[in-house]
Amino acid sequence: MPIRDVILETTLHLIAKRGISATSLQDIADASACSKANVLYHFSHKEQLIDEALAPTLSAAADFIARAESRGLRSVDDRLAFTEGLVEMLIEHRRGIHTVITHPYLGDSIPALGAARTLMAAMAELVTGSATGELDRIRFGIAVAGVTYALVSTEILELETLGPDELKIFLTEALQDIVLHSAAPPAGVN
Amino acid sequence: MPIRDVILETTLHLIAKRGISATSLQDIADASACSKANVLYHFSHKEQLIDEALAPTLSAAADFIARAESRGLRSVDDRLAFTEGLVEMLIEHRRGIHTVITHPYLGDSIPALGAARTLMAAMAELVTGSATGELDRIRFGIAVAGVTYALVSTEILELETLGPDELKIFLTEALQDIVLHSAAPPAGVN
DNA sequence: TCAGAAACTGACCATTTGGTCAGGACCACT
DNA sequence: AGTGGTCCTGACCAAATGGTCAGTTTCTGA
Repeated sequence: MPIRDVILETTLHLIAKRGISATSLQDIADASACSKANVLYHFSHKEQLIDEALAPTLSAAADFIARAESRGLRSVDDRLAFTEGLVEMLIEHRRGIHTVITHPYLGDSIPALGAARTLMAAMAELVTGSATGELDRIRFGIAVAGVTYALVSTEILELETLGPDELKIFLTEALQDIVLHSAAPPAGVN
Repeated sequence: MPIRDVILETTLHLIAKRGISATSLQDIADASACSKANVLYHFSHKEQLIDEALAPTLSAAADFIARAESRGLRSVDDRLAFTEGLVEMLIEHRRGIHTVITHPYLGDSIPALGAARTLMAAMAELVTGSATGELDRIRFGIAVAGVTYALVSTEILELETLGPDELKIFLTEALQDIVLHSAAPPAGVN
C-alpha cells in the first residue's frame, strides 16, 4: 500500500477517534510511520488532507442522495429502497460519517464538511418534501437522524455486538417499520 | 451578572458553535471582555472551565435519567412521560447536549464528557432493557437517538422555524407515535 | 482610614501547532 | 556513468496555545 494511502487511512482513523482539531499532523505522521514533512509533501495543507480522507464518504453520500432524488420517495417501494440504501451507506462509511456528524462547525475551513452540510440539507428536503404533513415529516426525519446517529455511536444501542449483516437487517427493518407507518397510516393518526 | 457566570455562558456558547479544541481561552476571554489571565483565575484549567460550563446540562440529564429509572418504562404511561421529559430536557439544554454529542472522544480529559458517556449507557440500558425484542429495542433506540440528534442539528429537519412550544409538541407527538407503535403493536408486526 | 482579601492584569514561558525549505536518497532512462 | 525527477527528511520558523506569576486595582469590613 503506497504511503499516500496509508496516510489517508490513518487520518480517517484518527480523526474519527479523537476529532479533527485534536489530531495533529505529527500524530498522523507518527501513526503512518513517516515524517510530518512527508505528510505535507503529499498533502499541501492539513485541510486538504482531511478533505481527501473524507472524500470517499462524501461521494458515496452524494451518490446515494442523487439516486434517491431522481427516484423520489413517493411510493412505498421508493421508501423501502431509500432506507435500505441509507443503512448500507452508513454502515460502509461509518468512520467518515461519524467525523462529519461530530464536526458540524468546521464546514467553512474543510470543503468536505461544507459539502456534507449541503448534502444533509438535500436529504432533509428530500425526506420532508415527500411527507404529507408536519408530523409525518418530523417522524420520518427522526427515523433517518436516528439510524444515522445510532450507528455513529454504536455503543448507544449496543449495536457493536451485532455483525455487519445482522446490523444491516435489523436497522433496515426497524427504519422501515417507522417509515412505512408514516407512509401508509393504518388508523387515522395523521 | 458576575463575570464568572459571563465566562461560563460565553464558553457554553462558543464551544457549541466552534467545538472545544477550536475554542481557545483567548477566544473566551475576548468574548467575555476580560483577560485570559482572569479566565484562569476563576477556572484553574481549561478542562475545568469546560466541565463547569457543561455541569447544568449534565445534572439535568442525570436527573431525568434517574427519574426515568426509578419509574421504569413498562407501561404506556411511563413511556409517554419518558418521551415528553426527554424532549423537554433536550430543548432546554440544547447547546450543552450539542457539545456532548459532538465530543464523544474528549471523555477522558473532561469529566463532564466522561459522565455523559455513562449517562448515555444508562439511558441505552433503560430503553433497551424495557423492550420486548431485538427489533423493538432498536426501534425505540432509533427514536430516542433521532430526536436527540435532530434537535441538536435543527437545520436537518428545518425545526428552527418552529417556536419552542410547537417544537416540543411536535417532537413529543412524533416520538410517542414511534414508541407507542412499539409498545403496543396494533398488528402482528413484531 | 486603613489593612487585608478578592478580583484582575500584562508580561512572560515552554510547548505545540501548521507550514517552509534546502538538500539527500532512490529511481528510471539514456 | 550520469541526469532528471520523484520521494522523503531534519532543521527550522512564526504563531498560537495553555498556563504561571508578580504586581496592581478594587472591594469590604473594622
